[in-house]
Amino acid sequence: MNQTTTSYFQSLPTDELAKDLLGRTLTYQSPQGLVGGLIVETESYMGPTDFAAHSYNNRRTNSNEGLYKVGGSIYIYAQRQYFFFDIATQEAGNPEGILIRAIEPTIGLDIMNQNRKMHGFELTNGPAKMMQAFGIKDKSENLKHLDDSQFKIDLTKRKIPQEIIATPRIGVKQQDEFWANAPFRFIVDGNPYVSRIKKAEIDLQNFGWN
DNA sequence: AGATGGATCGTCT
DNA sequence: GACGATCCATCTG
Repeated sequence: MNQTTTSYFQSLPTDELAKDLLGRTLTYQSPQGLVGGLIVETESYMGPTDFAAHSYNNRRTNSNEGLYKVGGSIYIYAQRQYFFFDIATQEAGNPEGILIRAIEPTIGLDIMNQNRKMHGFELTNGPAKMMQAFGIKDKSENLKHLDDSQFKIDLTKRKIPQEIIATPRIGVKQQDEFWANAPFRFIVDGNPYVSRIKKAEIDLQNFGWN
């Protein structure tokens, strides 16, 4: 494993990392070919104190083991018939992580369109939609480190968002006042691939980039 | 454009 | 046996 990836995913608080990932390129080397795009939406999950986190209260099971691994490790989980892609952050044993919720597709569009029923801005504008587009049908990449995986994030370059907006996370139970409303979802403002974005808020000129 | 409900299955109680 | 860090078709306005 490559130390630079690991140290990057420990170099900042997890919410700061979630912001820093916006504009970076995520790729997946699928059997069908290379697919990927620019990260436009992330959510940070802040560990044992975070009511919304799978690792809340240090909950640890076979399925969420990925969160406990060193920063840069992959945590894939299944919910309903769908798969979700997380990256563990911080040191091993500290179960914080980032959910990648949406990308602006830039690589392997034809492959992703084959894998998805919906097209256009619906191609990758949600966490499970992205995984469908990638053609993920199992958890074989779960628990791997990014550097030893078919998934990669290019940390050498970044497209700079015009503006990053922080909002409450999507789909978390309104159990705890603070954690349910804490602004730990980060989006590239105006990008059409952001999930649940209103049509009127889309920036068709620049897609929210500088 | 926004709200509602069914689908569907791995995972935990 | 019940529940989601969801998706999508199908309403309504």
